[in-house]
Amino acid sequence: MVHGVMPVPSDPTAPRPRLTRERVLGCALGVADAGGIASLTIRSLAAELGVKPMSVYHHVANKEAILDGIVDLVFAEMELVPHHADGSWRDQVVLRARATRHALRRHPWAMGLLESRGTPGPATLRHEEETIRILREAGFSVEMTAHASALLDSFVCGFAVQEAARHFGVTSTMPNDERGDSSPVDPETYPHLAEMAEKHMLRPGYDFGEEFQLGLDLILGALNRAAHAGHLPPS
Amino acid sequence: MVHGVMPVPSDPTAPRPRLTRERVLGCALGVADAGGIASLTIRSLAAELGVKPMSVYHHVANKEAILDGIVDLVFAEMELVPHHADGSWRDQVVLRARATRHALRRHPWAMGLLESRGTPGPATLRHEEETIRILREAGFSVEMTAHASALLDSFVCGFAVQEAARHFGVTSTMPNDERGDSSPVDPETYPHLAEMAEKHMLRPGYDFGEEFQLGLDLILGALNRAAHAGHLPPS
DNA sequence: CCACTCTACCGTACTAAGTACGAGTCGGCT
DNA sequence: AGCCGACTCGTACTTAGTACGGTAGAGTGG
Repeated sequence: MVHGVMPVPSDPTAPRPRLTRERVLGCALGVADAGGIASLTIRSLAAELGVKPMSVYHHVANKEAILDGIVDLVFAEMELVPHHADGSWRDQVVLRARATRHALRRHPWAMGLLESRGTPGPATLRHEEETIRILREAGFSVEMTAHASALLDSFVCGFAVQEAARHFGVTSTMPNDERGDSSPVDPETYPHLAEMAEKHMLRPGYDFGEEFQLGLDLILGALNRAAHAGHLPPS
Repeated sequence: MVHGVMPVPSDPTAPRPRLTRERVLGCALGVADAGGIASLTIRSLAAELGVKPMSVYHHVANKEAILDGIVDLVFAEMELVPHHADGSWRDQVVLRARATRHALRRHPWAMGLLESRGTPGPATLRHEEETIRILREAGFSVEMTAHASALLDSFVCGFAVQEAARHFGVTSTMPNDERGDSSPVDPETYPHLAEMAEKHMLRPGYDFGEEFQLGLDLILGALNRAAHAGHLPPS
């Protein structure tokens, strides 16, 4: 044998460029995206990396650390938008909100993990810092910034949850043309839900995602008004 | 022996009143609340029920069904508020939003489960039906109802996520009086976040929960205005 | 050039958890 | 009495996390 060390070197140049924490976390994110968070196991991850399970433990403490890591990777993904410091605060908030939503859409499991993780990673903190910075530098008071960021974060996170859990009820495209009585949404039991589904969602051009911009605009308009009034008016 | 069947009948009246699906799910909810969703295993559940693991499988198909079941139980908990059909639509929405938030606060793991569950249970559907009913009967158009419910649900869900994942950064009450450089929030790196923490949160009387009513009021005010205008104005 | 050692990787094996399979148990009904 | 169906459980297989110790190869000082 000329270089008889690697068992089956399909490519002489190392097909395994060495394991690092970054490679482990990046691959973990890929596995979670591909097959859902439940499919991310130490063994599946190791297989994807081309190593044996116990090898990953030299780069992460345990699976919890991996979950913390990929959640922070998702937040890091949100930072890739240009800062656009020249735009108005509304434009800046909209840009960040869109980036956040898109990242959470690419990784629907991320919101589900947030609850279990106690300590946020650096990217997560930078994300919060940035939101607060935009509002503060726009002239919002400390209190108003707290209210605004809580409201905006809640909306963006909640929207992501809705999108992740989105279920399409009613008969929809399912080929049960003969009265599916076990249909998810029974018009008898849930008349308004059925009406909403029939007359609005389920329509050819309907896209739930458009509700994001609508809701965001409404919140921003109200925040703008509240900021000018110096408080949060009752109506 | 008088009734020599039960091996160790510490109490002659059956200490195990028979297993039912309701008892299984109710107990599962209790276990999840007590020790977190991760502590809910078939074995821990069986132990709590006073039976052997395999016994629960005669009342639920598998663990997935248990998770579906307790999520629906949480939604069922939200229905316990009086309907107050005589109040204004705003009052009705506020009442329901508060009930939703409180239920999600009692069961912080619920939001994390939503993502994985594809098919909503009956209580979940009733919950959505009720929200839509309130808005429709208040005179909202179908489109406007869709926008409003998406916005409201997003806010309430998102707020619940924030509360569940709430972390208290900065040095706070931790006794690291000698420059905790590994402190969760470093004022050098996150100046605005640190300012926000120091000057607003972390204050004696601060309660993040109050942001809920504030945000809800702001959204409702904006919805009210948008409904009167017949559309969603840009500001 | 040779130990010595540190780093990265891996083999083995233990534990916990989900659950398939089939057997035992018990109350009621024919 | 004998059968039946609903309920419970014992056993055991499988997957997953990971503790523990081994090993190989790259340095490093003598």
